[in-house]
Amino acid sequence: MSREKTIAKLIGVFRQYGYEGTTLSRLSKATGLGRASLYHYFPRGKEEMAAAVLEYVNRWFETTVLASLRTSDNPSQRLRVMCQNINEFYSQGQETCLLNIMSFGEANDLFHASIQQALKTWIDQLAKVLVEAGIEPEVARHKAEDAVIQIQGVLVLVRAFDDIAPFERVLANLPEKLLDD
Amino acid sequence: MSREKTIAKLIGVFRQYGYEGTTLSRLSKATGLGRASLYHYFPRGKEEMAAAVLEYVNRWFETTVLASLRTSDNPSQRLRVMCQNINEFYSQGQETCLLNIMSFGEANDLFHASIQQALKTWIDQLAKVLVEAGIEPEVARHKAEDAVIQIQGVLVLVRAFDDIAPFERVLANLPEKLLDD
DNA sequence: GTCTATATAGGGATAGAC
DNA sequence: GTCTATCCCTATATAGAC
Repeated sequence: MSREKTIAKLIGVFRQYGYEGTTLSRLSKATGLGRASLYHYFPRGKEEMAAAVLEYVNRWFETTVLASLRTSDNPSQRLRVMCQNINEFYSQGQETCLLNIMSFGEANDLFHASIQQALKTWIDQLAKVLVEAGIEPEVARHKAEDAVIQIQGVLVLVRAFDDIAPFERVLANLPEKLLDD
Repeated sequence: MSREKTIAKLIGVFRQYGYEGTTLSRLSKATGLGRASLYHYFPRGKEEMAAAVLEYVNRWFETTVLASLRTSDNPSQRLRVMCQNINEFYSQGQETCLLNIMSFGEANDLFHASIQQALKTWIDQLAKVLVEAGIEPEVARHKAEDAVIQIQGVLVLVRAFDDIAPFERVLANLPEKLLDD
């Protein structure tokens, strides 16, 4: 099994249990590999696996969600496509955001810079699209923040209520909310 | 030391590390009590401590934030006071929300009902105020959800950026956003 | 590359002295 | 009520066979 394939199988464990709740047993079970085999791919153990997962997910987010903000479509259309990709990225709201769960406890110490970077990039690129749409830079920045805030917040709600309806509603309203004033 | 005082000292540990990241060593250090002493107050151990913390925090939230929604002030004023209390409750955005961090992993299995109940109560009482303010019930419910979504979301952002500015901004705009349309 | 076996530390929990 | 001492289990990590 390749390292990449292994990482893909590790993601779900970190997303569900967080860094401290993720054990080598759970990782071993998820991959079908013994503990020692995991150390073959990730010599520095759990920390390296978490870092690899975070990097993998950030790259995946970049090439799907963020890429949709850089097409030649008009701003409105780009935002709509981004929302479609967000919907897929979070499996219709059923998946947690790794950036949220990794910002607690020990994981926060280890990956704070990486988490910050990922959210900053998202906001920056969103704001850029809004500026292109004719919105004042400062307002655009706030609106971009608000978009990320709403995504993060609604994922918490969905988890608590086992109901993806709020997620769908937020995503459906997001493009017009960002462009209207 | 009383059980109540002990619970108050346990809160910070669960808020920072989450359920699985919270160890008896950390709880012992935070309270100044030995492990065995903690078992005197909480015979069922960590699980009982987490449950006690969750209940304590929910009661605290109820008597500060939610109580401000039931005064004789007009709706607009009640929402403003709620935001002030939210600001205090989360220490100007510097404290995580226990409901978020406890909705992961094993803790989610144990406390899912309690978390759901707490968020539902918050949204219900908020929606009620908005209906009093003349907003259609269905719209009021969505707006109330949006308020909670924004609080939860902005707390994630604050943690990532070590910057409470977005928290202040969201809170400042919340009352008018809820009432305007 | 994957395994079994194992080392070492820390986890949660309990017994019993004071 | 708080402590020390201890139990058992699981955690991470490593060694070395295949």
